[in-house]
Amino acid sequence: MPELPEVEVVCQGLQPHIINRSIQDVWYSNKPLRFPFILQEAQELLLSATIISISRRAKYVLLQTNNDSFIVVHLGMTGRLGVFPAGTDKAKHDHVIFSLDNSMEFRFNDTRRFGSIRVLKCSSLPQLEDLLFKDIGVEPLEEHCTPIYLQEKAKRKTQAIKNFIMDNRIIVGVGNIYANESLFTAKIDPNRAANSLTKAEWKRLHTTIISTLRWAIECGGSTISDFINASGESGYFQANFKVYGKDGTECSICEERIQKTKIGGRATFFCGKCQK
DNA sequence: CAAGTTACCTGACGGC
DNA sequence: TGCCGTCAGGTAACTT
Repeated sequence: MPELPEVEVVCQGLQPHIINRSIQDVWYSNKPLRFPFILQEAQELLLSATIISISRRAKYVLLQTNNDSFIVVHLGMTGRLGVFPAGTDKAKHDHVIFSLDNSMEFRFNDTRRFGSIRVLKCSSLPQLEDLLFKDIGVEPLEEHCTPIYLQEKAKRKTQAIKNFIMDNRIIVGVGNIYANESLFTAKIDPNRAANSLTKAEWKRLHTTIISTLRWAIECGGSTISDFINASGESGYFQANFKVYGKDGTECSICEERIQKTKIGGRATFFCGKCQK
């Protein structure tokens, strides 16, 4: 599920439940995740530490503690974070559980284990940025992300525009769904070479990426209020998909049928008439 | 350097 | 009922 909007919503939903809570215990399933999780290290850094902030960078959830540590979570394809009363039966793919000081447990669950949890000694967000995120691109919802920036980065790129906007060294947070949706709304053919877009097209695409992500955050945010026992139900933005998973149905703008193809091995949906 | 492919995992689904 | 192939919203590490 998780692209930028989902991660943002997860952060917002978790916030009231874990801020100012201290960690009393850490449990690990011992199943390998994308990166090794060293239980002993996590315990050394986190036992009795208090979580003081939660934020998002790209598709990472960042939890800062009052003793210069960070818990950095990536949800991969199937990762979930949730808060449960202590003693709640473990779910099938629970991998890391933090016991909090209010008889609640903060849990990471991940069926496919493409996600990760890392615990690092690090005293500030800028330092963490240096450590982990030096080579990743701009946040689409922040100032640095402009049509000019994107066009400049695309100058020598002949790859499909869809792959380009999903490349997190360029711009973060845009996964397969929102790449499809943004390109549809911008009326740009996902197969176009990245360096073939005009200035006007970059402006359109930039705008639709932002509006699509914002809209999705609002949809998610409005439906997920309770993270207790809910472990990150996905929001209702799916109801607003215009092309993703809609192959064979009528385009919402013209009467053409939405087509499905593959770009970079990923399912790609588009209207052959609207998107040029 | 850019671009394309593979690998990591589990589970759902459709065809037979 | 089960077996098999295909597919899934991510991304890092390969190869070409």
